[in-house]
Amino acid sequence: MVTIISTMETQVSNGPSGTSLPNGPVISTNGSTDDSKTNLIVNYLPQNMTQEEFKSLFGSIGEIESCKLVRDKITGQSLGYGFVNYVDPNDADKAINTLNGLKLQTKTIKVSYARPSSASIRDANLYVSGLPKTMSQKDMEQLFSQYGRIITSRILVDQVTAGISRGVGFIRFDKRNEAEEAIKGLNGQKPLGAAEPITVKFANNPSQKTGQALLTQLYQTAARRYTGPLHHQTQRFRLDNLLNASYGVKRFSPITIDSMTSLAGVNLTGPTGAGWCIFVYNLSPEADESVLWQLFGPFGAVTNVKVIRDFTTNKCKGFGFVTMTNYDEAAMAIASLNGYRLGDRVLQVSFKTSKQHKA
DNA sequence: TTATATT
Repeated sequence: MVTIISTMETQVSNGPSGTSLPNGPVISTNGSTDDSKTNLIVNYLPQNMTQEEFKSLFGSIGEIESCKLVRDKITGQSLGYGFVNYVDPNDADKAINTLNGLKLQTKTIKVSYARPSSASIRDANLYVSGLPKTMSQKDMEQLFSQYGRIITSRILVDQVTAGISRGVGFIRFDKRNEAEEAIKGLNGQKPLGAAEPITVKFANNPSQKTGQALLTQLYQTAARRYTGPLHHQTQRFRLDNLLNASYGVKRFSPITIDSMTSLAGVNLTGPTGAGWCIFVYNLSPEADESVLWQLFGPFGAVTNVKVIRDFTTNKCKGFGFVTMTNYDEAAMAIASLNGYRLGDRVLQVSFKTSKQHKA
């Protein structure tokens, strides 16, 4: 049995349309707002990220005019993408520069300008199978690019065999008619040198799921909810892998979840409405909110982060706070990140206590 | 042998 653990993908950045204009909202002659330089689409969001977390993350960059995490109309499940419209085009640019590529849990988010919404860009996603195993993503893009502008392409790979192609992929075109032309031109055709013809068809659309698939999804969601926590040993193993994969920093002075749990009972502020507040000490003067999202995001639902800055210099005063929804995830984050070496600093991470609250 | 990008 083949397990799909990863894919390889090339991402085309959407540029804001039109020529560069002065900052601030641009009002066109017909009275509508031109949001091409302020409106962003965010893809590959973790499944469990909420609207609040989404807003908090992107609000750390600058003032948001509006934002929306897109959900399935029927199940209410996140579709893994959302939109953020900033007030200032400079903040949109800053969000792309600082948050694109951010690792949150198992995902690497993509932040890019949203194309103007229109019916012509919907259902432009193709499923391709029967690709030669030797065909790279670049090869596949080259083959399809004659039919239009490619927004994303992806070849599914099998990680247990170190990223060998499964011969299956996706191509998203800018326009649906480009996708239609690609089907006409390439379905059933042999790519040059290939032994077998490829199949090219429209990809399944998540909003067009069958009743059966919806039931399966609901069942799986419910089943996950009732699954107890993994054995500690397993959790640590997984977390270390996650961290080693995510960051180029070495673990320092690991402590166990059990020692944290005993510590946790005594001195806690406790869950205050939003969740569990975590105190992070020994951040560098240059630290910003994104580093806290990067550190804590992989452990679970983070609702808010805050870097405490000096009022006059605007430099970090060496500490910050992170709010996490679930106790278990917060405890795991603390257990793994306390003593963590970030650059040349060793972090001190703990639940926020009433004593620290006064200080 | 289909993962998720247009509110």
